[in-house]
Amino acid sequence: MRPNKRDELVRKALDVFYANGFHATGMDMLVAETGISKTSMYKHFRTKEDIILAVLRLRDENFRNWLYRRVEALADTPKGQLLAIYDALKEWFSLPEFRGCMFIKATAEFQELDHPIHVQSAEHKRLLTDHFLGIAKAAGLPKPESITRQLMILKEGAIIMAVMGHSENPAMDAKAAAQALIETQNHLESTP
Amino acid sequence: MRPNKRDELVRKALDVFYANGFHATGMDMLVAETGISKTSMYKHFRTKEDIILAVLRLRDENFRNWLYRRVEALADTPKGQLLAIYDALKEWFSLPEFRGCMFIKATAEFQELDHPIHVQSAEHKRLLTDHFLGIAKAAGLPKPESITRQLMILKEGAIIMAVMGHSENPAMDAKAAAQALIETQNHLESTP
DNA sequence: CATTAAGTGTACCGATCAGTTACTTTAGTC
DNA sequence: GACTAAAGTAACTGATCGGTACACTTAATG
Repeated sequence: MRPNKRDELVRKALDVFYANGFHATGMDMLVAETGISKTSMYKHFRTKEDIILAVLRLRDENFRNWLYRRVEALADTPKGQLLAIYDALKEWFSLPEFRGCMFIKATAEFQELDHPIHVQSAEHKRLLTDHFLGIAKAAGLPKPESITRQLMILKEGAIIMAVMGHSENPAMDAKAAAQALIETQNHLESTP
Repeated sequence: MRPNKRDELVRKALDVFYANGFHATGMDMLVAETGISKTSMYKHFRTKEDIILAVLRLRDENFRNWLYRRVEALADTPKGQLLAIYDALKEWFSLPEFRGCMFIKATAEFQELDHPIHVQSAEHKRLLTDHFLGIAKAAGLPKPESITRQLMILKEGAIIMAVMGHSENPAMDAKAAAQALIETQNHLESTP
């Protein structure tokens, strides 16, 4: 019994911070939007920053799990999975609640390189890169590190263009680019 | 005589907002950092938001002028200029004061799609896209719109990875990708 | 020298910020 | 039903928020 209020807070605070931004969301708004009392929040967390860090941990877990599983479901060869990243992105972009990447926004609001929020956001990108590097190696691509860095650049760029751009379908633009890059690389050396 | 305090404020406020963020920069900090009195600020601008909009207008002008001229200086063929975008980016990333794209950060802090700050930031990206679309057409590329969207995605992605990523040189990763994309496109149809 | 416009300094406004305090209510366990 | 731990209520702190009021200074112009 007694469902954990801490987890409930983190789950609900995620939506509020995602939709409103970090500085723009005050503790009183958090109380109003989550229905959890301020006393309770400060019994579980020392500061607002600690809440944000917990929110980002949850977001990292949620987002990576979702993306990894979606990519697995959409394709069954390593090469196909690398391209499926962008199909998954397209699905994400079309959600009505889509508001861009929470970690990009976190680094935008907490800019100091050694700030815990900045560090943790950068870690999210590192974990993503590591995961897809493994798939790129499994695909037998000649320069897996290089192509993975390019695929990540395409991913981040597509997110930005989805938020700011006027282009219809940045995910598919990125996918076309990814396909060309993978095939170019494959063409340079012999394919197994 | 009487050098315009308004312009001086916008010029100095740009650095403060760029380094500190928008919400995190209060009017009192702006007074302290610019040396311009609050009375004077509010004689030239109605609200803080108006100051931010003026700052973004200046940034748009400065950045696009700088990038366009740098690209022209680095290459003299249209195709070379498209690749020179990323050489210019590399120079930007290596500046000690580099803190990412001010417009990406502005949209991160002001998320509502119809917010003036959001609108103006998106406009910056549109102007950039239009400019490079012209160069892509001059290069005689078969699908200039498509390749330009991809080049913009690479540009934005490289900026994000420069801020958050652990990669050594995202600008050159993006350049290599751009080169492959341009050559692939050229290869698909006959080159003039 | 008087006028005028631009800019300064400083104290202040009500609202909100993150965070705290003291007290009450709720709910599960013995 | 008594005990206990968790959660809620609501008022409050000092600091800071964006923005204003008012008296004062500066400097270019007639």
